[in-house]
Amino acid sequence: MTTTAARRDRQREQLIEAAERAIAGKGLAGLKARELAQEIGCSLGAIYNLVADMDELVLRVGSRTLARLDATLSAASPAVSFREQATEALVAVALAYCTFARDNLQLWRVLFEHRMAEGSTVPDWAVAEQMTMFRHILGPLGMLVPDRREEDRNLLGRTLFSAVHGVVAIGLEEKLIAVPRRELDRQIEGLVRLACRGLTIRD
Amino acid sequence: MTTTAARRDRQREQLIEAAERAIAGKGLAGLKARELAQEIGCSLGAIYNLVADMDELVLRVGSRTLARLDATLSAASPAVSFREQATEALVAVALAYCTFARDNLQLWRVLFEHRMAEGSTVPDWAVAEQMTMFRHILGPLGMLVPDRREEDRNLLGRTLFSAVHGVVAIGLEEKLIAVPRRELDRQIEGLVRLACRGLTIRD
DNA sequence: GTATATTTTGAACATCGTTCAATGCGATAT
DNA sequence: ATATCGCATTGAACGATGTTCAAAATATAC
Repeated sequence: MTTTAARRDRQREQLIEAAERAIAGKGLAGLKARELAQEIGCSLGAIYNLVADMDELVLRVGSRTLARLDATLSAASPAVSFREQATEALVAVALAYCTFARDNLQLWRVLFEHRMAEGSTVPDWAVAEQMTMFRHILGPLGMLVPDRREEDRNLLGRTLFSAVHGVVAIGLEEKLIAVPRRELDRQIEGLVRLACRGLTIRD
Repeated sequence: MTTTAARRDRQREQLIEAAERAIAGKGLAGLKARELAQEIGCSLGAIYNLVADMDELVLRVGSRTLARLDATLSAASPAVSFREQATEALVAVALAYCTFARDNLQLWRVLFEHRMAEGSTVPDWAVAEQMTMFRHILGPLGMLVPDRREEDRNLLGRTLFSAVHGVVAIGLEEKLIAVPRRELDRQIEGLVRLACRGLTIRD
């Protein structure tokens, strides 16, 4: 027999997946409690037995998105054993980030655009998860500038990630004129190579 | 005598200013039609004589924000007559952008996070206005790399702006752990100098 | 098998943006 | 000055929305 707790867990999973499909298809504004209830076959109120509120649901969808992003970047990042390979690895990660954002535009946007309802704050586990994004840069960066202090490298990795993120975010923004895919890829690669070159030149 | 059209224009201005205050104070989610009506002393329905819908109101607030941003960046950008000054000018503009974002956090966010209601698209005048942001970079950039083709410089300017924007956006994001002001300024300056150095080195 | 605890339900509530028939008002003609 | 007409203004009503909670249904314990 399936205990109620187990079924609730199963239904919560269904709920999150339904929410993910809704966001991917119609954006964050297309996420409606009543539609989700109908899709997973439960009453409207039952949603609040699975999840505290819509904010938590969005955060859980974001958690899944982050996990997929993490896997994508890991797969794209080759092993680095020479200093010369570090630049190539960073380029590969940056391009993979851009591709992921393109292919998961609505879900990726939610990671940054979603705001908690007034009075609520982002829970610690969600903050911690977001930090994992910087991780993929620190490996190659350690090979590229091994002499720098670790704290400096952490900040540098965050900055490098943020810079690429900005180029992707504005490049995919239709409020500005969107940049064609080819051009965007070239700009990203150029930016990363520029930064890597600047970092390895003796000062 | 004040004709009705003139009064409507005056009231529309009041409406936009009230909306600006509301967003600056409580964020985009704190923008309520009923509160605005009360604040400017008109009925709820009258708002729709001044503005087509809330989206237009947000766009008009964004227009004002962009104008102030534009003025801020212009004031921060020194005249450039030597190649060496180009880097300093770009650093100054980038730091001014960061300061503006900090001081106008909610209004600045709306420029990028706002999405039109389903079925509507951003009007052309709003798209054109957003493009003005790249302008401040092209001047110094022309001095820094005068031999490049203009189209390349345009793309490069957009990329450089986007990179700095990304560092500011993620640096001010509380969903990640916000970077202290000092550190953020240093990272931005470092990034711009890195890029400028990479651009001026012979290849 | 009955009693108790727990879960599920969906109607009701509070807020939104938006609409529109009714009202008010200013301009114009007589 | 008065009547008439056109347009602006009004705010109650509408349709969505997320959220709540007393009641009903169901599971669990004895």
